[in-house]
Amino acid sequence: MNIGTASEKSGLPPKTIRYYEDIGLMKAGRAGNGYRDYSTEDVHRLRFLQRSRGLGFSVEECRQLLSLYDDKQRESAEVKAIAEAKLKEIDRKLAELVGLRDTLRHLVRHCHGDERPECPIMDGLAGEQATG
Amino acid sequence: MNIGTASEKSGLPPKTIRYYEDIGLMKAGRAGNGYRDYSTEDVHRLRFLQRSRGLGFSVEECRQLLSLYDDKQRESAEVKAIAEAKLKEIDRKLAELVGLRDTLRHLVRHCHGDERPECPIMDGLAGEQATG
DNA sequence: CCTACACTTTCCAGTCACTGGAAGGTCAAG
DNA sequence: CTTGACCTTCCAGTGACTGGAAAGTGTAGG
Repeated sequence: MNIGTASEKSGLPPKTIRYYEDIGLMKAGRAGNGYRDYSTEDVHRLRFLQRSRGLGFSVEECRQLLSLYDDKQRESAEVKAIAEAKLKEIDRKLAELVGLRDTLRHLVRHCHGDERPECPIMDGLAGEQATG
Repeated sequence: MNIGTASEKSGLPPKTIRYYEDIGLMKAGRAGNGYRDYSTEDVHRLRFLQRSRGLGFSVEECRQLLSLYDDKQRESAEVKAIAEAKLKEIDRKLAELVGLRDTLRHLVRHCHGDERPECPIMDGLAGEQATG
């Protein structure tokens, strides 16, 4: 399939897909006419990249995540270590996202824009501690 | 408090904090010596920025999120609309993050690097649909 | 007082991850 | 065989930092 179709199916712009190829993150095959050719599996990977990039993982981290699929021959221990580190990171991100949602929900419910001098949220905002 | 302390407490590098001031995202007061001076509330905002940036929200989106706190005088409807749109986005991100975690967990459990020809995950990987 | 050193300031250049646009090739429809 | 949507490469620009220079500040020790 051509890059346009892969773009639609993955949610990544063609420009970005080409860029990922440039930096060696995601290489596609080529058809006889020189066009890039994407398989269903390629689209899965692009989707995966689209997701993880959108969730704040760097390109290097995404490279590691992708390597979990691509380097099946590698040491089981190494692959598992990377995967488990990433799982921890994801759990941390999940907790942060839940915290952000709670903050915002609280805001919507209690600070309804009726010109109070101070919003009760400001005090407890993100007060979970930073360096902990 | 000085920028260094605010940096430690917020988790954002001083460079980034200054950059946020440059682009008008987060302005701090100044002490007599010309040093930036951060209040506890300022640190809360920085923490908030640190979180939301790390979760894939753009600076412009963060500006909107912050405006929910800063522009208490604004139309209640407008503030609520922004907040609710952001809440939806956060819920979407949460779902994606859960999906990513499940994919990775599945990988760790079922593809333990023992040189199988094909990983059973590849088929179901990110198969939730893209354009839906 | 001076020195040392960590911290701060501004400014300017560089990096990462795209993103837009030009100039040109490919392909299916009419 | 033209039109137009798609593809190619290449190069420049943007958003969000990030590093480093040059200079001011603050404090502890001599």
